[in-house]
Amino acid sequence: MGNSPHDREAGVVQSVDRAIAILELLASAGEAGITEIAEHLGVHKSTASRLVATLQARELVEQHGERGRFTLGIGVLRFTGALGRQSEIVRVGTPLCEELADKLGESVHIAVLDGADVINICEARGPAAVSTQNWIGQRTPPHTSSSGKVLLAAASRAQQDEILSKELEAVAPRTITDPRRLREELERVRRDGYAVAIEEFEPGLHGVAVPVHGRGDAVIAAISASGPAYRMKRKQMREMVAELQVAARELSARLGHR
Amino acid sequence: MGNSPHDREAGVVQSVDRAIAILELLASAGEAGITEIAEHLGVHKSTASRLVATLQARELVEQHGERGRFTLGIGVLRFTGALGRQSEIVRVGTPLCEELADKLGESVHIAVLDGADVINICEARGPAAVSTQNWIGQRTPPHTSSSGKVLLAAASRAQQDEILSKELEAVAPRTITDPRRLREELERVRRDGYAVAIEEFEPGLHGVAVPVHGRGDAVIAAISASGPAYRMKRKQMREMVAELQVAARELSARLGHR
DNA sequence: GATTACTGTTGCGACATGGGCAACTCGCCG
DNA sequence: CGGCGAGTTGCCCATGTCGCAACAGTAATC
Repeated sequence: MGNSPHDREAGVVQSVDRAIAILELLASAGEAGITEIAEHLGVHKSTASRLVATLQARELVEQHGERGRFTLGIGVLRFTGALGRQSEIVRVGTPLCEELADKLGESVHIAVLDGADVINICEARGPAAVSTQNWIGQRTPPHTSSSGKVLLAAASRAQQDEILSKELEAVAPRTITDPRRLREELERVRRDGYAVAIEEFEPGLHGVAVPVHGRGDAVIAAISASGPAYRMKRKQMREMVAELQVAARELSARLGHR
Repeated sequence: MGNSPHDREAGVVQSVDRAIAILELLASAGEAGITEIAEHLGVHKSTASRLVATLQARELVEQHGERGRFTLGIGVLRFTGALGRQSEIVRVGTPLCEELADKLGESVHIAVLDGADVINICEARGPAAVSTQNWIGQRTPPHTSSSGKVLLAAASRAQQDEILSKELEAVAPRTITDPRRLREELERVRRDGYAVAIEEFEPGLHGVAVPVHGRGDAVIAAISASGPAYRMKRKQMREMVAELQVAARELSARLGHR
């Protein structure tokens, strides 16, 4: 996704949109230089330099050395903790994800339902993680992931009907796109207390997820592990479910729900 | 601080600077409407509306209702966890700050030294907190606060010399501005293991801070409590020091240092 | 040590964009 | 039902943003 006029949404302020894209690039990549940022955005490097300088003036970006590369700056901390419940889950959940990612060797995420989408709000990549993509904040359709199935299974009937009444997009060859099959699958998730996604989001990628409970039966989040199919055999996935359930209970307790 | 041409730094991209100011306003105020944002920035409300729409398109801002007020959006989570050590301290420290703020009834902060400045990276306001200002990410001169004195006392001799060789700005009538007096004060802080600021940052405001240790003797942060002078008597401050020291040890342990 | 290549920065002027104005829609209130 | 104030949007033009060219600095190569 570039930043050419074709990609830009109508009615947005171009230079602001570009500046946010820079922040997202730095959040994903960790660090970058001006030339790299310019290429990513599809703009001249003097343009990138000025946008970065503006972010730097407000401490959202920080340069290492006199003419060095750039990382996110400490000013982004101003935006944390002002989000309400999600930031509470993030604060408590992120160390848990990291512990578990280390233990399982795979990536661990916590996700919530937001409207008709699933959003990852915590992410910890396992030591053997292949992808470097930053999924935090990104929306995915709930029928395509193990987390999504967990959250959908626990959603209200009205919310399920809303989501299942629309065409279920096939994001991978094995995505479940038949609403009847999906309802059966959600029934299975409710019964088993966990969900799996077998190459349904991406070929070669498996995932398992369990619910994180709030008060009573309410499900406030899902915690999941994912990894390549060749490592996630049935036995590994069963073990992961058990570990995820322990982590889910701990997260719930730390949030004051149990 | 407005956003008129007089306030704007040379060389920054105006519209990006304005967009960041909107994010900072929402982080501080919690929520705002377009008219309020426009007034804060000193621009027309159509301008504010378009800037907010651009932030909204990238989910950094979220509108409540069809024409309702705005808050920070979940997209700001993309920027967390990409900061390195500070974000680790934030994740672990923020719940600690909140527990302690509840317990002490005053505001609690965690700060680090960054160059010649002190930066607050965690903040929890007590139930009785008066100020609503968001201090996270803001820089203050280290000689003016209890946290600053703790961090300065633990800094290298070179760093102390650098900071004390410059004019010590009086930000309040009681700010210590004499370098010799400050050195004596830092000696006292090292000996006592805590610092106090008696209306040195702001008339009517007291603060106490203790060091958070990393490996060995290294001080990686300071944790502090602050509140109005009429509530922070000598006895209360002694009790606060004890509580802050417990919290500092816990934070240090959770960061894997002790 | 000189040369080359690449990085990031900055002055300048053109023009594409951002911004203000006016008018609009919508919800709330009397 | 009308007035008020919020947020939104079409339009046009003033200006802020951008690309170009040149620069400075650093590292690698010969």
